[in-house]
Amino acid sequence: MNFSIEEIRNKLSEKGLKVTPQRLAILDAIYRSGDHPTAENIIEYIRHRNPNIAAGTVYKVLETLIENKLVKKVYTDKDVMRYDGILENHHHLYCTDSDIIKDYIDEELDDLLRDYFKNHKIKGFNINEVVVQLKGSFDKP
Amino acid sequence: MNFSIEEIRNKLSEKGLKVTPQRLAILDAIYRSGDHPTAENIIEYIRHRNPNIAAGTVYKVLETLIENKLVKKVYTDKDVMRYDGILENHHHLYCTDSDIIKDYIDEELDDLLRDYFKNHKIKGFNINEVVVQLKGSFDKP
DNA sequence: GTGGTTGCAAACCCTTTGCACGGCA
DNA sequence: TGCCGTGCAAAGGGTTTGCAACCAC
Repeated sequence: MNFSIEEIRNKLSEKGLKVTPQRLAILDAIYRSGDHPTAENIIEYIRHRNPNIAAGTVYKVLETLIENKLVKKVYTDKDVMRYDGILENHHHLYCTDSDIIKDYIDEELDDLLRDYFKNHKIKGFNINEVVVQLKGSFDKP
Repeated sequence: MNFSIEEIRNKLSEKGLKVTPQRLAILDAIYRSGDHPTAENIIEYIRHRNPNIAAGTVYKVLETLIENKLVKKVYTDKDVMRYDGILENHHHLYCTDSDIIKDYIDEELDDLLRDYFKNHKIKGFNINEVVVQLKGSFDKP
């Protein structure tokens, strides 16, 4: 997932958000990160080019991006938040041996689940989104 | 889910854990809670009968219970941890309007997913557990 | 008896907040 | 220019830790 700075700029202004160097840098960092970065990962990554960014700013920007649906939080069982720049429906592989969380995109699975829940309504609950967490381990190298 | 104190006592000693009033009370609180309690919920519940329990103790006991697979952490996008006493494979309904997380047990879905992933191996990843997060909203009363 | 548990309080760390300054539109 | 966004530092709150006292086995 690699967007040019120009594309990122457009994403921000489409949402009516002011385009600032901090927001560009944070979105860029999330997009470039193969994994699902924590706030700390993002801060560290950005500081190489932008040493003066404040941690508070990063959290505020992330909140703004989430509110504007440019970024999602990833559900984990750890106590630090992780962020994800992929917006289309996708799933996650959680490695129980490490802290790696990989994206898993599988449209066939999405179709299967859509069909399944079309025929198996849950009484009193309206489904918006179905996310599968696959927990296991990556092969050792 | 209602276990007698005697059953809870057995669960602990089967794992080689010392049976203490605190551990009994905490497991009992989790089992009795219909929802998925936070540490704070548990502390509050227990204090009615056991006013002297320390917060630190509750966290330590929870960690021990998780290590011994008597309790699970629930993945959320919030910054407080929640705990779950159901051990068999099950899924969760996340309400986007409230903080309610309900259990969703569906063996037919489990079978469907088991078949699906039997035929769709993920290269380099060994699946141990498949958990579905259903995000949406409960009907208003 | 004795090693694992608990209570307590302080430390920790991630995250949030308040406010004055700064910079995008 | 006006107002949103940022930097800074302090506060906040859930969780962890260290250690002495305790108690289940």
